[in-house]
Amino acid sequence: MSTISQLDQVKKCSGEFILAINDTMNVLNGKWKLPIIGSLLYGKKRFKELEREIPKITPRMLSKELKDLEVNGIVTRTVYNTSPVTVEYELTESGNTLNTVLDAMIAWGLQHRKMVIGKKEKVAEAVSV
Amino acid sequence: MSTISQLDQVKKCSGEFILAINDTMNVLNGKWKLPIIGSLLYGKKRFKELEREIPKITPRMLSKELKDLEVNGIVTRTVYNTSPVTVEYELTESGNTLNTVLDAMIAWGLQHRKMVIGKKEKVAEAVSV
DNA sequence: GCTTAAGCTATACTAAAGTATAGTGATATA
DNA sequence: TATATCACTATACTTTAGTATAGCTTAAGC
Repeated sequence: MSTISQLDQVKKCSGEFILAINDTMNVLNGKWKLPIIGSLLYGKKRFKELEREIPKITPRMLSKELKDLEVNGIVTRTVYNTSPVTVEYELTESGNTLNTVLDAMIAWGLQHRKMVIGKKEKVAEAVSV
Repeated sequence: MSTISQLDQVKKCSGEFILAINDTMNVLNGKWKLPIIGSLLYGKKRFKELEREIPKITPRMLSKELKDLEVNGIVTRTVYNTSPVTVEYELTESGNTLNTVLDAMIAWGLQHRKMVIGKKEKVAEAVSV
C-alpha cells in the first residue's frame, strides 16, 4: 500500500505529508533548479562550469538559484582563498538523495508517455475502422 | 542502482529521461495542481465539491487547472445532461499512478526535514560547547 | 597596458502566474 | 417573484519569475 493511500487510515498525518510534498516541490521549483541539481549529480562543479554546462542560464539566475539551494540544504558552497577566488558547489547528502524523487519522476513520465500514445493509437484505430 | 546514476553508462538515454522529468514537473506545476490531484485521489468529485475542498481557490483557477490536467491526460471530465449540468472529474490511470511520485516526495521531504534539523542541532551543540 | 578569466552583483525590464470581482443561463426552492 | 445553486467565463489587475545588459575586483597571459 502506498503512503498516500494510507491517508484514509492516518488522517492526522496528512498535514505532515503535505508539508513534506511542499518542501520537495519548493526545492525543485523554477526553471533552473533541476538542471543545476542534475549537473551536480555528476560531481562538484565551479560556478563557471555550471554556467557553461547549463545552456542559456544567466549568471544572475545561477547565482540566485544556487543561493536558494544552499539555504535549503541541497548544496554546499566552498570558497578557496586563491585569487581570484575559487568556489565549488556540491550536493549535500539530502541533495544526493533527491535522485529517488527524480527516479520516480522518470518512471512515471516514461509510463505516462506510453499511456498517452496508447490512448491516441486506440482513438486512431476507432476512427479508422 | 538508481535510474539517474545509470546515466553515466547510458548517456544516450539522458535526453529521454530529462523529457520524462519535465513531463512530470509540468503535470505538477503551479500552486493548485497538487491540491486538486490530492483531492481526486480520494475519488471523483464535482466542480463545486473541489472548490469547497480546496481552500482559497477561485473558480477561474480551478477551471483553468482542471482543463490543463485534462489535456495532459491526468483527469477525465464527464458531463451528465441533467439541468443544470452535472460535471464529474476523475483521475485517469496515469493520474492515479502519480501517487508513486508523491510517495517519493513525501519520503524525501520527511527525511530532508530530519536531516536539516539534525544539522541545526549539531551546530547548536558545537556552539554551546 | 590591453584583454581575458573567475565569480559574481545591480538595475531595469518583460512575461508568466495568480487574484479579485462580477456576471452568465438554466432550474429548483421559498 | 426573489433567491440560490451549478459550472463556469470575462475582464482587469497585482505579484512573482525570469531576462537583458552592464559592471565590479583580482590576477594571469600576451
